[in-house]
Amino acid sequence: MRIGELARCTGVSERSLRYYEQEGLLSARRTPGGHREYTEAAVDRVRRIQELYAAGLCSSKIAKLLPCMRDSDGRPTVPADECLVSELTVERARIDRMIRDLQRSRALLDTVIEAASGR
Amino acid sequence: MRIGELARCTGVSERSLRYYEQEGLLSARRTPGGHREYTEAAVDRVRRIQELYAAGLCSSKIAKLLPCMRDSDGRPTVPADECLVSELTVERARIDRMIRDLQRSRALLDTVIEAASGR
DNA sequence: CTTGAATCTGACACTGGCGTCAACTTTTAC
DNA sequence: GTAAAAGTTGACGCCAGTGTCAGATTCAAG
Repeated sequence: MRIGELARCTGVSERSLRYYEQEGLLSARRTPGGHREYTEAAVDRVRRIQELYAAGLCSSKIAKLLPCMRDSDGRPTVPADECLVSELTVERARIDRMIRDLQRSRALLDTVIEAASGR
Repeated sequence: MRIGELARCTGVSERSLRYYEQEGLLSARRTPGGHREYTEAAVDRVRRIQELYAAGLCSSKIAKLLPCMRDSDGRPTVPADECLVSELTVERARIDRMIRDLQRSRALLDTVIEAASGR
């Protein structure tokens, strides 16, 4: 599959896909002419990348993390080393805080919405 | 209270506080010389602003939303108009999606952390 | 072979909240 | 009155993911 199709079926722009490659998050074989050729597994991988971006992880963290995750591709899964684990633990704590904050903000919005429309 | 003290007791930089004012999120009386003078209620308000920023709302949305929220200041609470309510409903849906995504990402991290340290 | 669609690389811009520096003024303390 | 501390405005920069454009090349189809 080439970049246009991957873009279409993940909803991620071609620009972003090239950026992911540049950041070491996504690889592709090349045709003799230099065009990128993706496997089916790329679709899942792109979705996962987006998910991690959405969780506020930066490219370099994602790059280190991805090889440790089971892939729909049959790639061997590398266990995370100690350093990475401690980084991920920090990230997890940050995500937990984010979730709590979001739940509080959601409640705030709810109050305002209810006050205006409910009664 | 002046800007330095407000910054200290909210943990928000002076730069940010001035920015909030510029964006219409925070107001202050001025001394004859032009220095900002904040009431006690500003502390709560700043915290709330940070919370809403953390939830991914942009300045303009927050500016419209704040007058509709009960304030520790005795300011009258304006009910949200129809347009704002629909905007807030959209934001709320976005926040809900974010929470779900974060929970999924958290689970991913958990799996990797566990796989490396647990066994 | 030709043509049009798709892709390539590289460069520049934007967003938006905030850091940071400069030059100046006000306030506070002695 | 003088100096230090705190405040003022304005401008520029950063981050990091992405949009977008230019100019060249490759691929697929007739």
